[in-house]
Amino acid sequence: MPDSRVPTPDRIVRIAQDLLFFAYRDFTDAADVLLQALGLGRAHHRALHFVGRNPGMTVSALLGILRITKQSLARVLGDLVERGYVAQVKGGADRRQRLLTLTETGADLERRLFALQKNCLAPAFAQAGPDAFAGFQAVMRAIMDPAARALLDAAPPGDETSDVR
Amino acid sequence: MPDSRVPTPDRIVRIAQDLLFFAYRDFTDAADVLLQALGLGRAHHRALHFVGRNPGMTVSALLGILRITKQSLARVLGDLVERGYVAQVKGGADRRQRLLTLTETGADLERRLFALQKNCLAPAFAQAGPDAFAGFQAVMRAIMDPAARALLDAAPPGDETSDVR
DNA sequence: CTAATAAGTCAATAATACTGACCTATTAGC
DNA sequence: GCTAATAGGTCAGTATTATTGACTTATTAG
Repeated sequence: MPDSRVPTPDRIVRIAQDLLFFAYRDFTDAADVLLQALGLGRAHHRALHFVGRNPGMTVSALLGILRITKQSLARVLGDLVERGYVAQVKGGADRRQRLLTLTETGADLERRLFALQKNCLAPAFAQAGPDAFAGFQAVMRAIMDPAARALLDAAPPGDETSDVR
Repeated sequence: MPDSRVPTPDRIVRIAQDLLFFAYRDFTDAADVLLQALGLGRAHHRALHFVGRNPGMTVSALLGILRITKQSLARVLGDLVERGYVAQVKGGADRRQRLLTLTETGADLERRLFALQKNCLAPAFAQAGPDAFAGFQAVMRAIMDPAARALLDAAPPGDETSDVR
């Protein structure tokens, strides 16, 4: 149980550094078994996740989220398209765009990866309780870049991989 | 402002995936300017951070925290020792061990990196409030591996870089 | 018609990580 | 004391993820 006295600001930041490292480490680890079995990496998972979350998104939008270069994404996205996980269709309004969506296979894989991370996250939220989750959400949102925050608010609230089917 | 209705478990996990990605991305980004100016990477920062947090720790302990191989750490730690940021001294009880500590220069660099991440984190905690921080801490602790949680509880609570001087 | 944009591509390189094998020094068990 | 285990270091080779910079094509916008 954490110390209930209010720590100094520096202490709080130190604690947060540790928390962010360990929680992120174990959160990402959760999906690694399946990824490795398929010969995919975390970069593939990230792309798959965000395409699933934002169906029909542009390549530029994905680049902006992942904050990697076009070259880095090219390999990852190429793999995913080649293996039939992601489909690209020409934009209707702007035909220069290649709108990204998950195929059936891709959505299926994403669901399986999701299930692994859910195993890691859901028990944590159940244990911590709804108030703690609200605090978690408030802090995480405040840490991130305002643009990312806006992006989350704008994103469609549907849960594509669990509602569909 | 987030939706106040209680979402489904899957929705919560989806939200958490996004929050973890963006918050971790922007948290780590904060120190990159200085790291890049010094020709160091995030791996160096992680090592520096944990040695600073656990002075006198063994190489094995650091390997266990970072969850990388001896080879991967060798390069990073070699760089840090070579540049005079980290010192290794033979263990008193067990002379096979090389106990790791930050040098003056290393502690100084760590303080500067800390300041950058503090710029990112402290305003977030101030804005979200102490209750939100408690929730954040509870959730992050519940996400991580029990061993990591135990490690945080065992760690000395002192803030070496801000109390010293 | 021209400039900007969306996306893809080529070539070269860097950072971080991995495997597997092997070596030395030291400690611990018998 | 002998042997096995441990802490740490090292060598060689490779994989993943990322970078920069230049260039091409198709399409849109002014």
